[in-house]
Amino acid sequence: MYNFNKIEKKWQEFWRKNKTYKVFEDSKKEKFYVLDMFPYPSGSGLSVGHPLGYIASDIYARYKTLKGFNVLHPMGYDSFGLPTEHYAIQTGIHPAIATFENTKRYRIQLDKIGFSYDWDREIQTSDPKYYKWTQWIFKQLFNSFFCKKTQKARDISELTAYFIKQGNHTLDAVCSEETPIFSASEWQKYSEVDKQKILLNYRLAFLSETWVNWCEKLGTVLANDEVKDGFSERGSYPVEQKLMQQWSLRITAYADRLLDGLKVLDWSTSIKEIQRNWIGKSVGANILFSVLKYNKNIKVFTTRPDTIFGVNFLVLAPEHPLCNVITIKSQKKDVKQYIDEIKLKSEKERKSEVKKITGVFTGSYAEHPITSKKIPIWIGDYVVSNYGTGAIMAVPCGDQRDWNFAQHFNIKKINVFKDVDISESANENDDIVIQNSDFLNNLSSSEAIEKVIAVLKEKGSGERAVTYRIRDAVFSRQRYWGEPFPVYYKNELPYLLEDNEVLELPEISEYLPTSSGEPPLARAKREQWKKFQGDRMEFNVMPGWAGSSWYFLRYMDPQNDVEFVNKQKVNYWKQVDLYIGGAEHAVGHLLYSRFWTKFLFDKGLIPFEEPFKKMINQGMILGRSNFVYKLKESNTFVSFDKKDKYETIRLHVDINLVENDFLNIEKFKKWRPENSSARFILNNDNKYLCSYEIEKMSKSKYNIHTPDILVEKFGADTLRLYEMFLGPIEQFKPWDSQGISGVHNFLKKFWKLIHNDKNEFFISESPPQKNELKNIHKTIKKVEEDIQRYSFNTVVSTLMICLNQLIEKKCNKRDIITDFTILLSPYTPHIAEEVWQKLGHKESITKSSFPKVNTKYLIDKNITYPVSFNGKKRFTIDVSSEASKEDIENIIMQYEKTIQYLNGNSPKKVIIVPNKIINFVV
RNA sequence: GCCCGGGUGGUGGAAUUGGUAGACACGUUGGACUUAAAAUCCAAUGAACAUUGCGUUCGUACGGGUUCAAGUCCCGUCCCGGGUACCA
Repeated sequence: MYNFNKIEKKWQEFWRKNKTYKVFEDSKKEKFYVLDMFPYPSGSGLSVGHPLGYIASDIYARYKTLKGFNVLHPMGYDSFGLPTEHYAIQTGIHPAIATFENTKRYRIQLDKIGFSYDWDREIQTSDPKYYKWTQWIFKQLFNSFFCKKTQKARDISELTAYFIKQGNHTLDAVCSEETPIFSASEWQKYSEVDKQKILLNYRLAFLSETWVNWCEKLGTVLANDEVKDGFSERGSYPVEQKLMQQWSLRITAYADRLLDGLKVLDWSTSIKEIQRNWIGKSVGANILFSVLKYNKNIKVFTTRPDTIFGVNFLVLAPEHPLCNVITIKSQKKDVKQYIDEIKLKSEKERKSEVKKITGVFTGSYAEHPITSKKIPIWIGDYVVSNYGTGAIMAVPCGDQRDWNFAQHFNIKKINVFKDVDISESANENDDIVIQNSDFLNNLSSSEAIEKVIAVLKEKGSGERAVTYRIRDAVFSRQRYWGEPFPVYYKNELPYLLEDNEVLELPEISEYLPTSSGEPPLARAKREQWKKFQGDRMEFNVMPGWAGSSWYFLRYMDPQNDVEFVNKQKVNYWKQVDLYIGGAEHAVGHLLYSRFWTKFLFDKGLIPFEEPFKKMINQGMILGRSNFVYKLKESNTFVSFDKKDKYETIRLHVDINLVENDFLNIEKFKKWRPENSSARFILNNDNKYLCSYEIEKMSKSKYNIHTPDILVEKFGADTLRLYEMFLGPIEQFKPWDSQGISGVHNFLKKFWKLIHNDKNEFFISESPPQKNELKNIHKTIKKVEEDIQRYSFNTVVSTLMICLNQLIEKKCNKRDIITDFTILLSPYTPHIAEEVWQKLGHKESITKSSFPKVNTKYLIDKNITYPVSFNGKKRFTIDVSSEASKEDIENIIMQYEKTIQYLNGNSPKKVIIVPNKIINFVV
């Protein structure tokens, strides 16, 4: 009997005792880094969905090890975060304790599945030994600015040196908008406080008063990627805009590099597309329109400066500061009413009314920078304040929204496109020729853009401009369970703690915000901070993504107490070669860690600027919920196939009470007290049939499958094999326990093939036959190709086919079984180790090597396709010299129809010549 | 609206470059073994028609097209999933 429980226990102990999966830097071996997105250790443990990616990465890691690579394959926990803090608020249990308990449980669950992690490299982001270095990286960000010329982060000391010499007139660095311009002598005269304030405007980690996404219910601010449609991603609570002093990271400085870097990444097109959209780069021009009679300028951003002669009006966003300034007296009332109306509308309402056209005329006019014509200035809510300049030049002929606005308010539309009809709609195509445009006439769009920008620049009323959608990342959270900032305040200005030791989270009595609305850390008394300095400490903590933005580096050198990572080690391991995880982090973690990696690269701390070379996003495993039908106002349940005759209520039923969609009535009665008296209307087979539906797994739907139960029932190897067999790794798919017996049988069959009736290992020592070798080598090739293209599901089928053939031919020859066992081992490490030992090996199977394909046995794969059909009625097919008679017959069959068509008859003759070219003479 | 995926039996899915569609597995049905059940093994299983065996026709969301040959390529339509949005 295949006793998986015994086998798995034995080998898990063996691996632990022998530290089988421990890895060291080894310059003689080529490295390979396989990484999983580390989990957040929640209180509910792992479900079958979590290990899907871990199993795939483990298979790949084991495969690479067998191929002779030195494989880094670590695991850890992203252990700072909200749920643990909420749990602490509710129970008073310190988050560190809850985290400890949860990670312990995760570890037990993970160990049962038999992963090849080097657990000596485990990290936890909430461990002071770890977040010491998260704080250290924050300090590096604080001490850096972004030089536009070199497109690189540089040390802030270079900046002060520059200010002393020449002020900031000529400086080309990224800074906050409100930064004043000053000369060297002015800089010298500034007070220390003023100097610090100015420097803060340049730092990559900076403090500023900004509009942030405030979530009242969560009591904290959220980053843009944590907000969806005006609601928090976690918990779906309403989010509002609030002006607050917050730490931000200047990710916008890296926008271009983050965009460019995508080109070299082997990621899915969809994730790259999401990042591209998120960064949202638009190239165009900023153009100044002067407002007549008001001595003010309106700056607009446009991607189509070539349509400047088609401008019929300007539109300001209702929030635009000039709205009130330039409105003429007679329009003041209307404008005020309109702006007030817009203010009242929530973000959501404004979005849902997208198609409704609203606006109001200011009564003022601007001067066209080229034609000097009078252009009316409107206010409209289809222009948003937080993109571009918050004002647009409206070109009805070239933009549908402008067209609609013009149509609605009966504004004239100039057509600047040759041979285009704009009476029904605008033309948004840029593959056109310009007309009615003075010096731009007869130019193409791209030519006109160049020309008009040159003209505008000369006049001083416009220049080339690039706009991004991405905003700087808010880095403060008003929480407790996160990294404290290594920052204190003096005169309300932030300063870094000087030494490089960790600033630990102080103990506090309660994890709630204070009554005055300050973050929980404000509760910490002076003496509870181990390194209190200045007037007060920073009360905010860092967001969840701080620790996860660089964790892949720490695995290389997890114990290092003097550096965040040793240089030689990072030079050896370099980038993550294969990263597996969910696609939900597309604009969060995956963008931030790219940003941090680029920054650390700029500082010369690591030798690469993209963290994850290849990424695979595993699809979610959905649950298969079962339902029972309860009669209305009665405790009677009716079988699904009979329910149409009754009025029923559909209820979720725990999937553990159901087998093959049939309800176990005994278990059901015990499930809940009120069920004990339940009565049933059964179907014709005297069974109770449940209906089912595919949904997300959740506690409330009673459809969670835990790996633990399955491991107990079928073994870890079956679970691993089955999760892979389920379908392509990237696809969303429902979990269906019914199919698990198929892969379980496969393992049982394998066991039976090499054991006799008395469960003794029995294997034939006679050399394998040629067709047996053909079978195994075809399998080796296919398995290897499939693993290399991450097609983990087809590997399982291939192995099943191979085994079926081995059983059919009663082939259990030593060489064949050895190769087969190695092929199987990444998927089923436990049973493979067991068989490996029985084959007489002392070392772990991971120390062996992946079998080499002998192409001698692979004939039919070498067949190539037609090379010629010449006029002499001879149809030639090139066939490998190793093709068998059988193969050639197959080819002939394949082409017979073709030849029949060409000739009207079957081929007269088939000639097979010695070099195996088949000639059909027709 | 725009961008990116996808649509194949009762189910999950295979078909990697255009070359025998439905591999592999689940489920179902029938059979063997058994007092019986479980387990195991064998057979059938896209649909329709024909069944004495051979077989015939249709079939990869729908409608066209290219090709000797289309699930695969091209055009149009519908549906599903994901992203994104008055982004100027």
